[in-house]
Amino acid sequence: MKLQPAYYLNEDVIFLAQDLLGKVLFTQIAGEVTAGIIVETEAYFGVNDKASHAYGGRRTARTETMYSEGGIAYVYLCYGMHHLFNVVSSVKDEPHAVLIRAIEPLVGKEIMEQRRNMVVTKAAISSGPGSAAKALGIDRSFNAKNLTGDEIWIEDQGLKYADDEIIASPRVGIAYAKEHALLPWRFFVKGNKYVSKPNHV
DNA sequence: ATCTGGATTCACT
DNA sequence: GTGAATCCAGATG
Repeated sequence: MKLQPAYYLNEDVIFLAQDLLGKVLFTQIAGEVTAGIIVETEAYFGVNDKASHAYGGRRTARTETMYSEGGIAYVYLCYGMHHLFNVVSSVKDEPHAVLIRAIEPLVGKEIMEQRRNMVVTKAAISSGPGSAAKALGIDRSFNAKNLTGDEIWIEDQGLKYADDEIIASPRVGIAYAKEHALLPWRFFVKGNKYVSKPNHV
C-alpha cells in the first residue's frame, strides 16, 4: 500500500508526475491523520528547467533538499504565506521534483475543515498548492522529511485514472521561465472539482 | 547588513 | 477583476 523508497528513485519525473495522480497523500500530526487523493501535479525537471529553483545546477541551503535521493519532501514558503509541497524524486544529485497542486479530501475531513475554516464541500478547501498543503497541515517543518516515515507518506490504494481522464497542460505561475513555461508538464484529473483553475485544456 | 520579489490565495469591488 | 497580505532565500554592498 504505502509507496516504497524505490518508487521515488524513478528518474523520469514526467512519468512520476502523471503516475502520482490517484495516489493518496497522508499526513499525521499530533496523532491526527488526514489524507487526500492527488488530483493535480506539476513536474520540475531538474537543472534543465528554468522554472526550477535548481535551474543551472544552483545549490543553496534551500535547494539542497532537491539534490537529495528521491523519497523526501521539499517544502517551500511562497509569497510569505503559502507552503508548497513537492515530492523529491530520482537519484542523488538529480534535483527532480513533483509539485502537488491539488488533492481531493479523503480522510480526516473535519480536521481539514478546521485548518481551512471552510466546509469540505467547497472545492477551494484543497484546490491549489498553498491550499492543499494547508488542508493537510504541511508547513516548513516537513521540509526534507522522509516520505516513507509515519508523519507524511503516500499510498497506492488501487485508484488509477484512465489516460483519457488525465490532461496535460502548461504549468501555472511561472511565466518568467519563458519557453519552458509552455511545456505541458502540469497534469490533472479531467472534471475533478478540486483541480485548481485554469482547469480546461 | 540590507534589499527584492516570488512554483499564491483571499476578500473585496 | 484587482489588490493586499506577508517573510524568507538569494543576491548585492
